[in-house]
Amino acid sequence: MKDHRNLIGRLIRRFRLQKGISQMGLAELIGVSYQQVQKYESGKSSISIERLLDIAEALDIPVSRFFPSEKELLYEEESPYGELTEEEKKLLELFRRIKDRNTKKALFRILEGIKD
Amino acid sequence: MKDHRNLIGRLIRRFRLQKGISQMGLAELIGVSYQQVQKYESGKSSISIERLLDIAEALDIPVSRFFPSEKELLYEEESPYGELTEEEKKLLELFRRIKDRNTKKALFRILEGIKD
DNA sequence: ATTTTATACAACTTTTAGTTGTATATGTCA
DNA sequence: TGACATATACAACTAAAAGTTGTATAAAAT
Repeated sequence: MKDHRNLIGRLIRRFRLQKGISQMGLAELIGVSYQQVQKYESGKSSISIERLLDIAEALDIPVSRFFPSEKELLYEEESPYGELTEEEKKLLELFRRIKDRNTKKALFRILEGIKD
Repeated sequence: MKDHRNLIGRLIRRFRLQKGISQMGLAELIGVSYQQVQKYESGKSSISIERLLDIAEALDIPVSRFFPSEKELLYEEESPYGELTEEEKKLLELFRRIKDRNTKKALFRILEGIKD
């Protein structure tokens, strides 16, 4: 019973973060306070069908992703980064070729320096 | 906004009737008053995720059927009897072979006479 | 340093889910 | 026939929870 709340909440949070949207951002998109979004994510407040549809639309994902089947559930739960785009896969592939620790560190220093 | 409520409500009613369950029956299965089930069906009360999962379980259908895609929606909306079992298809097939009106009427009188 | 951004949580208010009570229609069975 | 059961509908009330506002903290940005 409460499990569902927590699962849905965790998924909302995950999908939101994947899209790079803040609680405030999502809150504005669906028309509630960001504190209310916190309650959705933490499972302290239950979510109506309408709200879930609002959220799915705001995050641009099909509602069905909030109701993963057994098999899909495992995937949703265990792959915190979700599906990777081709670009991201390439990034990982290239990054994993780097053997030298210092080279990796240097890369991160560069990445951390980027502001846009 | 309210449209969703009404759609979900109509689907609950349809699925319930397809299973031959009364409002009271469903109410008991999900642990609310039958009057509350009425509100769900009429769209006067919104439904939480948990409740919808309860209902889906009680009616023994996957939740996904409450969120039909565009194409499926048309089907759900326009086929009030839902999918037919093989037995029911056969029944229809045999019934449609009957040409004589009086024979049909006689059949219905028989059916109406059955009490179990 | 201080201002902005993101998140967290407690306390309060308002909305509404859910209940109870009553009414109507249909079918059952003495 | 009429009493009895079943199925649905709707209004009025209560209890519960959705949703708000206010305050606190940490980490980035300027």
